[in-house]
Amino acid sequence: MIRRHPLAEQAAEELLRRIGSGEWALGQKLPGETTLAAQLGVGRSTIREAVRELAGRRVLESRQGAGVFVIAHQASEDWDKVLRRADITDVLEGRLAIETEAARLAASRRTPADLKAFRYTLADRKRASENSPDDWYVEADLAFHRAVITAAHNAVLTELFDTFVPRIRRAMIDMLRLDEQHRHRHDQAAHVAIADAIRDRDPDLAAARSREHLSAVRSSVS
Amino acid sequence: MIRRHPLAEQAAEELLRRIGSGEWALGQKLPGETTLAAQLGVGRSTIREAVRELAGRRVLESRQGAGVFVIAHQASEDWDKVLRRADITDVLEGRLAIETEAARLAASRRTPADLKAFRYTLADRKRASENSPDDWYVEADLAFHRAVITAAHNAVLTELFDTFVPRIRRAMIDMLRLDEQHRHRHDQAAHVAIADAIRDRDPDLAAARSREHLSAVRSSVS
DNA sequence: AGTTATCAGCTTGTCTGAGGAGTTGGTTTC
DNA sequence: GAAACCAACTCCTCAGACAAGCTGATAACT
Repeated sequence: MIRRHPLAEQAAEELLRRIGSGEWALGQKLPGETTLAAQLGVGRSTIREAVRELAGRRVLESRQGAGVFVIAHQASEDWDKVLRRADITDVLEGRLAIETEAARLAASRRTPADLKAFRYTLADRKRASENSPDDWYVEADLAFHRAVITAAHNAVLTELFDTFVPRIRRAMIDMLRLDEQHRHRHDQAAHVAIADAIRDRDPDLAAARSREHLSAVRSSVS
Repeated sequence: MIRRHPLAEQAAEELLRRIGSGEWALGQKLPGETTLAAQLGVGRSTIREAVRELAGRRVLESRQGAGVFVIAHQASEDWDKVLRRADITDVLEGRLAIETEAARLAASRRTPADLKAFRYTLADRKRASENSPDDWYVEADLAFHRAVITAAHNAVLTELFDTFVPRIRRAMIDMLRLDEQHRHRHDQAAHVAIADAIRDRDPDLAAARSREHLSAVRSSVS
């Protein structure tokens, strides 16, 4: 038997499988730690770590003295997994939807503090575009885009963007590796243009420029 | 001192706080178990359980022999919870972003099967708008909107819409209760117009009509 | 009888000590 | 200079002990 995962993770997977199969109903108590340990043939502390992992994923909940209870039948959302599996073009289209609308809203709602964030992140991005490593540049680029989202003052859009970021980051770094000329680093003007439109309170222009920029990004990877 | 949380959970919160504060950069290694245990004044197994919990939340990753590493700066939020807590206007703006872009994509990608789905769901919606209970009408309305999303042929957008649906459904039913005249039920024409624009392969018009319709919905609840 | 107190026996929570297994970086050797 | 080696470090797993908390049954009381 090959053990590519630690025992605790394997135990967590096994428990998740059993929970998903309906072996224990919602809200029901699992067997005690010692019982489970004997069933799976591992130590008690290993079971405890498995339970703790599933507790972190909001599937189980343990109450001292009472037991361990099922609070969800499957790991909720798993957006990380969805995004990992999804085509990068699908992800970028999702990003485009979010960010274009955010740019539009930002143009109506931006505060002086938001504009300050634009100035800072744009300056960072300019510096990073010149001679920094790829990952620095990517971080600086994402920081500006996040500033745009923040200026929309919409918690849902912000959270959506943050969910997308890890996947986008990886895709961007991969893309840079294949692009020795660093062509994309020269689109500083496009970013400034988006910031300007938001500053000038022009929703349609901000949305259009955002759409244009992100469409270009999408085209470059497909 | 009252300890309503187990030590392991408190330790996990403390670690999450420090990670969020940037004490350890992304990808960086945390101090060893024994060091952390001494720092927080708890036992080693407690630290291990805290780390395991954050591993379940995809914030940390431990590699045997190497150490524990930061893989995300913040816990990926439970989307159900985020949406429950969020203002309904924020949610509707998110929906607007997703659905407007989906309408645009659908106009280029719709298949004959998609158009068929439009016809069926629109007919259902018309019937339900006349004399059905509120929840039937809401389901019929959402079914049409989901058909639009489906026609965009983008897995991420579809998944996003499905994540939003429960929250939207509840908000719509609440809204209907307060609206005895059923004014909203008369906007069948707006829905037909969206479907027509997609059928006629007019992305901008489809997006504009979708935006207009959803803006009206947003305005009616705020 | 009905209510309250108490308690035994479960449960999870925490700590410690001991090895096992894997990684890493420096040293030695060729 | 490159490959083999190794020691020190890391996490992984187990076992045992005791603390802390819950639950249901029994006993005591009103």
